[in-house]
Amino acid sequence: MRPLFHPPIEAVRLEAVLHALSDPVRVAIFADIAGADCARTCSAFASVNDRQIPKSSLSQHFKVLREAGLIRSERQGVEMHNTARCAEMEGRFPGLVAAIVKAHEVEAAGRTEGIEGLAAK
Amino acid sequence: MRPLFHPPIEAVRLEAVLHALSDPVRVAIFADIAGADCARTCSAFASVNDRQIPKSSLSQHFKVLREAGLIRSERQGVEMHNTARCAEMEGRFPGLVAAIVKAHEVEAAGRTEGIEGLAAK
DNA sequence: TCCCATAGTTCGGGAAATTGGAACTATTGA
DNA sequence: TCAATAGTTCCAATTTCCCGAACTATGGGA
Repeated sequence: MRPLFHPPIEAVRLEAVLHALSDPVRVAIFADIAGADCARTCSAFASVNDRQIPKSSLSQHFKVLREAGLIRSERQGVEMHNTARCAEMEGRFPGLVAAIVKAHEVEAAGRTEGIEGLAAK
Repeated sequence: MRPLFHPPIEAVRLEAVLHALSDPVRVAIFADIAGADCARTCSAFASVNDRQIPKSSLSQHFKVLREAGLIRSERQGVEMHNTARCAEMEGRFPGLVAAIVKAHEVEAAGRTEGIEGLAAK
């Protein structure tokens, strides 16, 4: 297994970041990792937004996030510890990650309201 | 020709916005429109980043930006006037569009430096 | 040491999205 | 009415995405 590739922060491309986060499963994963105070494993996301994600797909999703420069993945025994590279990203593209994570929360909140609104009928 | 569809601002999806702007041609187009003080036509972008864009592709790109909620397109005689929906987007996802446009500028500046650095050798 | 379980990666083929040339539509002006 | 201009739609070739199956790596036991 080739060692995981992490781009140096100055090589991070906006295009790759936006592409990585333009997938609903990946933003959800990233928002969770970015909001967590400790590293998260891949298998922690076997289900995202009440949907089962096959592990081959999960692996791909983590690869996309990693190669976009959004997360750092380190093997810790049998599992993988993933952390967000928020501080570095903030240096490269100020405000970007924060705005996206916030936007993701806005949308999630809107969805919950929708459900409540529906349930209230 | 069916009338152009513009999503109401509250229906705008983060996923669609990020996907729309994850293409180098589309961010460049959007950044230009967002920075312009008057409407821009599609044909103004026959070439983007020194690359020729066929008009069928351009038409698709504008459609993606429009359906993501990022721009408004209105026919004005024989041409199409495109304007950015920045204020509305700011209300829906505060700071998002501004951070992306800024990040795009950061990258463009980095590229220019690179060229200058190369030329200086 | 050998085997098993766990965590993730890689491979490969079918499905879906993107690209761009050619043909088409809409609007204006002569 | 005809020609010119500005975009759109169609479609086929290419590319990318998704996920099941097979594989690799690490850490325990027996």
